[in-house]
Amino acid sequence: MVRAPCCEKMGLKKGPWTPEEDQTLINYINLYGHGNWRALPKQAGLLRCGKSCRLRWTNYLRPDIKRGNFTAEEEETIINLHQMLGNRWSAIAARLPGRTDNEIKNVWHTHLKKRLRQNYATPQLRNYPVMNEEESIAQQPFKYTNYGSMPSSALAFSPPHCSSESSSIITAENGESWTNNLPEADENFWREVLGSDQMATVGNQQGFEGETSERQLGNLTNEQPTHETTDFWTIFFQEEGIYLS
DNA sequence: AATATATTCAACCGCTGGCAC
DNA sequence: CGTGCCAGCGGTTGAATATAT
Repeated sequence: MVRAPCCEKMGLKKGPWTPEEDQTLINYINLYGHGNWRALPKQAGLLRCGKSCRLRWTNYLRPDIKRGNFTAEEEETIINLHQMLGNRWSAIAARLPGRTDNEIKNVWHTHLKKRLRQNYATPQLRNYPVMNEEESIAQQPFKYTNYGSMPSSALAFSPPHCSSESSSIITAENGESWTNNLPEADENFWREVLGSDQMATVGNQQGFEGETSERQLGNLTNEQPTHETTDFWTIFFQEEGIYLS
């Protein structure tokens, strides 16, 4: 498949946006909206590629963006959602009004990951799977970084013994199990967070088909399951109406 | 005050999936 | 069904800024 050339091949500008460019983009979108990002810069008179315009708008210029530091509640929400969803920043951002996926990603990498690593030094906090990327992946029977690829409603549960200790997560601030603070994970929640594609996969009575589903199964079956985890997933799949051949 | 080092975050890059043809 | 285009996503980069020495 041939990829359409982007900025660099078209003599378009890159790098930081000037206030004038910002204003031009804002004015154009306020007047005409952003139906076609690719066509937008040309129509608006900007020497930028559509991708750059979209990024600037969604991450910075959008009027509903909340600026400033993250609150403790927001940080806790990010931690909780990351535990469930992995690096699915857009899904996490969907639960934090006014925050962008890029911003959340930055906060995660600069503040939260570090904080969790420090918390890990405290014995009762060691259940949280972030020690460092490699360790946590290696030690997780269910790789937390792949939670986003798991069948979505599986994410509403902690496997009963996904490891001997990892089903109970404690936050640094209050010592409570973080699961107590989560929004109720009903079907609408997961449909919203994960998008209809994965919901469709889980709800698909035909079983697992296609690359995504193979990956999902791979993530689950490549592990060396304990009886407990096997039982858990057997029950889970049965309850979801998913039949493995 | 000058320099080195660490941190932050806006922006870019490349990939993927959806859709139209 | 295959191809091409597009929007969106997550990973990464690098300039600007802050902090330490």
